[in-house]
Amino acid sequence: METLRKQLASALTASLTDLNPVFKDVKVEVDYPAIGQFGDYTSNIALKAAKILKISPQSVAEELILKLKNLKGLNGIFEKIETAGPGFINFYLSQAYLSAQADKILSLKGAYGQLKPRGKAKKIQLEFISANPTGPLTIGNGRGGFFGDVLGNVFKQCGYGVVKEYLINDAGKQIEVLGHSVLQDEQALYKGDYITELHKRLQKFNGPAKVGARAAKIILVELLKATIEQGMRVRFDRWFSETKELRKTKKIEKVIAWLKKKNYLYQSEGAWWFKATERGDTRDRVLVKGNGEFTYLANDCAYLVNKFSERKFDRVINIWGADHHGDVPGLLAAAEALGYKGRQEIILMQFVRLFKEGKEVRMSKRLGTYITMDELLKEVGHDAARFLFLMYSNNTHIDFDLNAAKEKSEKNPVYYVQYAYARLSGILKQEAIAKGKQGKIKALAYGNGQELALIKSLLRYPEVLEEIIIGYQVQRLPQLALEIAEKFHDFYNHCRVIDRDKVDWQRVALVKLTRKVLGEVLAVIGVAAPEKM
RNA sequence: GCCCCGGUAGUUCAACGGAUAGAAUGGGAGCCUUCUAAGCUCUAGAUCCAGGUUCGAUUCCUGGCCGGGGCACCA
Repeated sequence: METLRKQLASALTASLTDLNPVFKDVKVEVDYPAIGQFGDYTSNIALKAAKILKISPQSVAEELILKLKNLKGLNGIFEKIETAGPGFINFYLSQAYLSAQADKILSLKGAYGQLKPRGKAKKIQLEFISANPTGPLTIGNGRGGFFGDVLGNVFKQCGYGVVKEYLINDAGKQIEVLGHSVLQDEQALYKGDYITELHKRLQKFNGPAKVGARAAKIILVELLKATIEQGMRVRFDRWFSETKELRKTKKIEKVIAWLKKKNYLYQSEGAWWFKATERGDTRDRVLVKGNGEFTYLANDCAYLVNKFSERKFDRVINIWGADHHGDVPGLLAAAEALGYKGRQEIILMQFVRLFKEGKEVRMSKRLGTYITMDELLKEVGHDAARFLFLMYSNNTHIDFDLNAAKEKSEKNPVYYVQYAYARLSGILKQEAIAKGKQGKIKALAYGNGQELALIKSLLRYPEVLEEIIIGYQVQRLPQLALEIAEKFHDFYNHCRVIDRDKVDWQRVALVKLTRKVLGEVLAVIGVAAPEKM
């Protein structure tokens, strides 16, 4: 199904090209006007075209409107299309169209929020969190976790083959360091209660490597997986072990050999360097250290081959903390050298700064100062925590105060949305509706302002999905949920569904419709849709 | 020094180059004999500074100032 917004953009492109072929490749944007009086959709294309044609925007707009009105595909959708201001074209949806859409969505068997995948890149691997198994999940990890989970949901919803994946860095030096920490010897680095606990359980074993490996397994299962699956309610499709999948299979050696053969590497001071500067990086990167150990990037090279060549993903999206931003050019250069140019994307999540009683707490696993995801979930609950994090854009720096979050958790906007859902459910449980007989409604016909505004907010849902698929702006989803809830609460306060035992069945239909769509939105966001509160 | 983010109501965040910059929370004033007042209505309150591009800039560019992060044969 194609969204109306997209249809409009194509219609405008067609009309514009018809007017003058110069505009064949011009990208037409259709926006939502900030103010209701300017309609439901708006386009500034006449303003842009006027500049090139050197005639007034208004006259371009008027010609375009004439052409649009002759298009059969748009017949009946708009009550009016007019030009306003400096040359905007404003579109006003007709009541008949809105009512017809309501009917259509209500009779859909499956989900309303579905789209056809764009382009050919349908198989996507989405890697996120991937916190090292050296300690509990922190709030910083949690942010990317919710983000990745919802982004994955959106892709799945829209027909992409998505694999949500967690890379377990269970090989490498950090595991040895973990071993030292658990043994509490002089090379210990990590601190925290879990280290003390592991010390008790693992002191009978010898050697930091062995202790580290065992500790990592325990941490993965008891701290990370538990928090992620039960606490955060994130389901990964695959937990990818570096040790098992890359180390033991010698895939790193293989990719290094291949890169050497291609002359993409050189040796200097005993180390093997990847010529990353040839591919836009600011410096070359070490893949094999002087002592023969592999660097992180070497793993990633093998992992890239696994993802693209062995598992045949069209596209790979990594969600990283912003502290890794310096590694982005290296990975992209590697992807390019291996032949996967343009198919690897990286989304950076900016940092969460922590405050406790107004004072900043620097997060560090090494210092043992951090707030774990478990603590947060315990304090504010899953739904509030998830919704809170999802409302921020990925490149916003969050100043997070646990005390404030705790205080505000009761005022969390998620409850506003859930309350709307509970109210919707409550109405449908009313005896007059549950046991009443629905009168025949030939065709839905809404005319009331609150009813129409509510329907309009519901119609935004697929368009929001479309936006997220293009720009990964996941925060649009909680925003939409709030908008739908707001329009519904407004409807609730102004429109009686049951008035003195008389049921307005048309409004019952609208309540059912809203409940369906809001339920879907909440499901994609990953928070509960409560029947009552 | 170089690179990446950010600077918007008291506070925490939105805003896809557009028309009158939105919410939430906090402040002030109201609304329950009718489907859940976890709601609704009204009210006060903001784009860091200086240039530039544009018909139009919170948004793009340049330069400041402030904050966060990164510049390893660490992960």
